Amino acid sequence: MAQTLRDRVIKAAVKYIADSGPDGLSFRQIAADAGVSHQAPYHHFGDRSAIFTEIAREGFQKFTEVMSSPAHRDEDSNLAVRMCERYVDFALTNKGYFRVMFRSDLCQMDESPETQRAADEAFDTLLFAVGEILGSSASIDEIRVQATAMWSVAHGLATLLIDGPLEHKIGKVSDRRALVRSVANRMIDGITS
Amino acid sequence: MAQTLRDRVIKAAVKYIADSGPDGLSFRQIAADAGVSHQAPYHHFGDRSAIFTEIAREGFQKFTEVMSSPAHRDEDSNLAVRMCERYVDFALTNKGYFRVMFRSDLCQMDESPETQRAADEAFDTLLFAVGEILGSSASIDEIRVQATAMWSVAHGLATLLIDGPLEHKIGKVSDRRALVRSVANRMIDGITS
DNA sequence: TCGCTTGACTTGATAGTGTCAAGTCGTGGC
DNA sequence: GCCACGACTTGACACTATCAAGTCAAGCGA
Repeated sequence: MAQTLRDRVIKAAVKYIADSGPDGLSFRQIAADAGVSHQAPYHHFGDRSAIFTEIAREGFQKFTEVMSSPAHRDEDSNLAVRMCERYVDFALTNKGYFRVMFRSDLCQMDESPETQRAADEAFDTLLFAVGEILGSSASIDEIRVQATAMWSVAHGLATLLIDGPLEHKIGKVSDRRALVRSVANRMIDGITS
Repeated sequence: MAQTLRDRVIKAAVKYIADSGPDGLSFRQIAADAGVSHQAPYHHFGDRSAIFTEIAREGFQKFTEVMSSPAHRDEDSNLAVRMCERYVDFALTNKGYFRVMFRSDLCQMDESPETQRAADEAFDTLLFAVGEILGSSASIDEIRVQATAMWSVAHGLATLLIDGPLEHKIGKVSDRRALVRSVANRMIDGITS
């Protein structure tokens, strides 16, 4: 069935960002590719930054879905490790979204309550998961610090793998997933002990 | 004494990136601010991406200096924690460099062996420090995984603080440095145990 | 001193960009 | 039949990077 122009524009933008990053993204090019006039996309998104804000919103929504979906019981690894793995997996399979979600210079959260809410929800999902891992004895502050710690590990790994020199450095590590798991394991030992 | 135009251009670019990110950076604006023609900067940097590559090179060089400088003996915290603190400190006080260093889409490492070498040196500094922390019994592979883990934590924290929503989320945490330390501590417990 | 190169620029032109402002055009409701 | 409205188009503007061709002073060998 027919996709709306709005959907097509977003899809093309996400694809471009995944391939080449957000910097060189051209509205005019996307419009031309879609076979519409250069101004058509602006009817759906007020200006350039609005599309990034919308992509971020969708990204956080997807992210929340992925992170809060129930785990398979037969997975053997620890819950926290699985969270890290999912985070990195999400980032790598959704580069186009991920590259935008955490760029406050690109998308103006303060002008989009929806995106702000989606981001809040994503963080709450993390908080909730960490709370479950730590158990009921942990204080709110404790949970917050631990969530930040977990978030940092996963986020650092993801960004270094996507845009950083990590892949170049550890090129010899044949199995990327194994690296993520071993790094996460080491971290989590520290967190949950 | 008189700074060269090249130096002035880099300085202006780094300042701009620190304030507003790399995206909107305009060579023409920088040239105008420096009181030279719009084409003058291109005499020193072949094209737009070349200046980013050069900024990254200087950034990695500064980074290596900071990370490899001898620690004050009177610092009470653990060596690994101090490394994390330095990393985040470096990122926050050198936003203009940091925002570019880990953006493989901006600076073309493959066309600049100097930048590549500076990045390699930076990573080697990390490897060396982790090797020292772990002691002589650790295998190379072990060190590599631990270094990646430490790098991820520090890098994740730094990027989340600079461009991400972390500041907004944990706004209530009054002392940022304390947060870094407590997060790092938790991590490091896992690493070195 | 003459001629020549070379580095550090300037000037001019071109294609591509986001964005403002004004159209057009078909569909739905009254 | 009319009108409003959403979804576009057309045209213009200022701004951008980049190519190509100048200028112009400093340095240098003959």
